[in-house]
Amino acid sequence: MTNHTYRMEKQLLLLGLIRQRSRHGYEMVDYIETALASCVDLKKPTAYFLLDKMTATGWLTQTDQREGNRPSKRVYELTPQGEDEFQRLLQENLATFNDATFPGDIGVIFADALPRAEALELLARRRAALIARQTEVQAAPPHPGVLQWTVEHVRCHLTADLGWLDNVINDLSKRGE
Amino acid sequence: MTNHTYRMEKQLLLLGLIRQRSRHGYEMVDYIETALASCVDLKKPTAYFLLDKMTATGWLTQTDQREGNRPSKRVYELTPQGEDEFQRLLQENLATFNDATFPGDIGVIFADALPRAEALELLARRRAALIARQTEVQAAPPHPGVLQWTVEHVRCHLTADLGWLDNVINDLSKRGE
DNA sequence: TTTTCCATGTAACTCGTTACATGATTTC
DNA sequence: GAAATCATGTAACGAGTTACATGGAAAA
Repeated sequence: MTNHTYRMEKQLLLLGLIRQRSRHGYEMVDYIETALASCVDLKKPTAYFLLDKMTATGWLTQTDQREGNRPSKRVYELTPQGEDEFQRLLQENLATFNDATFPGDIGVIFADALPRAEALELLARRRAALIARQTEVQAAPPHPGVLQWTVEHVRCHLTADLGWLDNVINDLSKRGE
Repeated sequence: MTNHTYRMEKQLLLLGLIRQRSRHGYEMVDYIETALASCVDLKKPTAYFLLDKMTATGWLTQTDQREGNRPSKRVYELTPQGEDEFQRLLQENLATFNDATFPGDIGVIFADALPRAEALELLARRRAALIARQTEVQAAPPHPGVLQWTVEHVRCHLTADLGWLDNVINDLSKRGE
């Protein structure tokens, strides 16, 4: 019964946003890409597809609204079944721990295939990108309410990652001395 | 020219393993699933597909070997072009920083849709899963050579994640007091 | 003797993306 | 008048998975 795809998270997110107040697709995608990019990566076609699907399933209702002369919006609201599904997905999401994978480790594994100086220079570039991301996060204005948690999450993982990377760089530069 | 898909990592990994010594598909998939699961998630059909593709592209050569009465193995070796491609992919991988996404944060964002006690209980389950993973990593026998870095990476991210999660649980339980 | 392991593969499917199409409206 | 923004969608493709098929050999 439980549908263990990563699509779950995206559905949960859309349902949750609509649950807060009725919204239309464009608005949600925009919000997600700016404020929630650290949580999920949800593109327009996926969003529209999921909204259509969830409407067909009976979790959402559509209403076309046109304000002034703007293009008409397709505004969504939660049905009782939608609320049930939201609760189910929320419970599962809260109780589940997702562990990450680290594709960047593959390069580290084979680093000794390169001259040490070159490997260290490339890792220095990786480090610079990490730092850039870190200052970007640090510079971001404080997010309202619970959203601050997501910022905090990114921040703490970047710190951990930097510590690990510095260890790797250190070990590599000291090897064979 | 640069092909920015996540398939890159998988190709780099296969090329790197074959570069160390000639290997066959089954062997590599087995090794990846046991020793390198924290880096990439590579399933059999994907591996066989990529090995075929890279052979067709001219990065690998195949040789069928049969030891004793065992089913014959398709053993791969790197061509000069394969070595070039390996170098290219390795350089790109080492210089690139991948930031993670946290789908588990979505639940946290909507946690106040649940009675606080229930939310806390669900997060406690998530925490338990994290701890279980942590002890599993701690209990693992020391990995040889550079592989220890990947273990260390997982370990340090689990620690960071636990710290963050405890903060969330703490904040949530203290709210409105 | 049945199950597990070794070893390779294929077909169908799901998920998600990119790139495109449409059209009005506001801003430069 | 051109470009960016608001708003919705489709078609084609890419990546990867599950489930299946095959067949021999070793272990239980």
